[in-house]
Amino acid sequence: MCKQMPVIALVDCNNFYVSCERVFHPDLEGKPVAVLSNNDGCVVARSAEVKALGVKMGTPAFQCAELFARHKVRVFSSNYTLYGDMSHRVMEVLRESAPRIEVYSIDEAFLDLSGLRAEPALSRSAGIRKTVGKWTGIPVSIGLGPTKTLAKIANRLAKKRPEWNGLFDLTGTDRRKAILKTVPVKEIWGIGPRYARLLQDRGLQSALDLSNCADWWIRKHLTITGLYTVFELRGQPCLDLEPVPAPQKSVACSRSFGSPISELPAIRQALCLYVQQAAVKLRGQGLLAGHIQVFLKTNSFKPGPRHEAHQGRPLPRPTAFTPTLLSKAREILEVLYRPGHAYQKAGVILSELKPASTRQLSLFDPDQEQQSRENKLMQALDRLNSKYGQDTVRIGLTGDSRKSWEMRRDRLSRRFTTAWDELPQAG
DNA sequence: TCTGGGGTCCTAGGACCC
DNA sequence: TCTGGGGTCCTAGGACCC
Repeated sequence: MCKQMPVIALVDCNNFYVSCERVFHPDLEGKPVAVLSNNDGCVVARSAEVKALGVKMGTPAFQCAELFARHKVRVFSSNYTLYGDMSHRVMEVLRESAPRIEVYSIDEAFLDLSGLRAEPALSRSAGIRKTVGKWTGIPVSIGLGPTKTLAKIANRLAKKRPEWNGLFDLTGTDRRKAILKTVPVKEIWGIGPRYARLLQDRGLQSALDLSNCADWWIRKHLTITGLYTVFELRGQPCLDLEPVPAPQKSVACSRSFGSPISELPAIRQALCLYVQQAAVKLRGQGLLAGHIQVFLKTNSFKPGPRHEAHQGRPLPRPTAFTPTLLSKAREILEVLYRPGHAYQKAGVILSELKPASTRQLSLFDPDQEQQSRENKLMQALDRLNSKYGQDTVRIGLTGDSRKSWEMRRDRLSRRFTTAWDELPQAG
């Protein structure tokens, strides 16, 4: 008996951030809406109406200002607290809909629909769309395929024509070739702009062309991951569904400054805040870091002296203790900083992570008592900040008013679904 | 003048993703 | 005036060892 062909569904929320905003502003249905990245830098989500205006993903916000004004586009700063919570709701519904699911990103999940004999996968997917819409208010599209890569392609197609009702099926082999011929290589999951250009220069235009390419050439120019993509296009699964997320390998916090900074004390202050936020994330996941890296850069879009530098240091022992991380970070910053540059961005990356619970505790370790004091202190700090709002208690930072380097979030919506709703209204 | 070969570990850089 | 942030994986090349 031959093995049953797997059926993978990719469920993807339509214009997710825009849809989240619309759930709480029903009057925005059918109106043009855009959501900006952190720092109000670029457009990261567009309603269908904004896409129709020709605004591309990632366009700098200032380049769209006039167009947005002219078409009365409602613009929001990104509100990740809201989106994270809405994402959680969607994923809970999906978990009820399939025996195995992989949450792939804030707005996407792979579902394993193999062997669900009772209902054909396509009609089941129609049911899932309906349920998610009814329970969360978020519209989704679903693509089906025998591999993740084909499910991704099917999902893109599902969004292409309204008459397909947000569903597309690439599980069957009969029309697959004809369809892959219409898919440009740059739209394949795993093929970014560099590889797309390389392929096009070789005369490979479509997903079908790529799937027909010689394995050795792909292996040589697109590495082993590119070869997996090609196998998956041919219907041969290489990328497993991963219901349990792999442990995270790094935790980072970086920001562009609201305006460029040249003076060391101001940069130090910004970096301190980033370190504290990274440390909060670290502890929130019950992790310790064994390595810290700091970076600093000027704006590469601007003329003038450029400087970009990063440097890492091992930590004497794995830790999530903010003061230890702060002093190491400051130490590195002193080395990286050069006077006379208008810095635009800084950040910290914590890596070599391990769970706090498995760290060796020796009974006679003289450090142990101190470590236990450190843990208690950090627990108290995290409790205060989670109860009274992030950054109620900061280490080594004065709490005075908004700094020049703090990011712009001028068009933030309210945090409808979570507590501590102290933030400004949408503008 | 001649100047191996193979293994491991580490890092920087380049590609990708959402 | 104004161009995000947070991740992952792979490879090449250097250092080091026997």
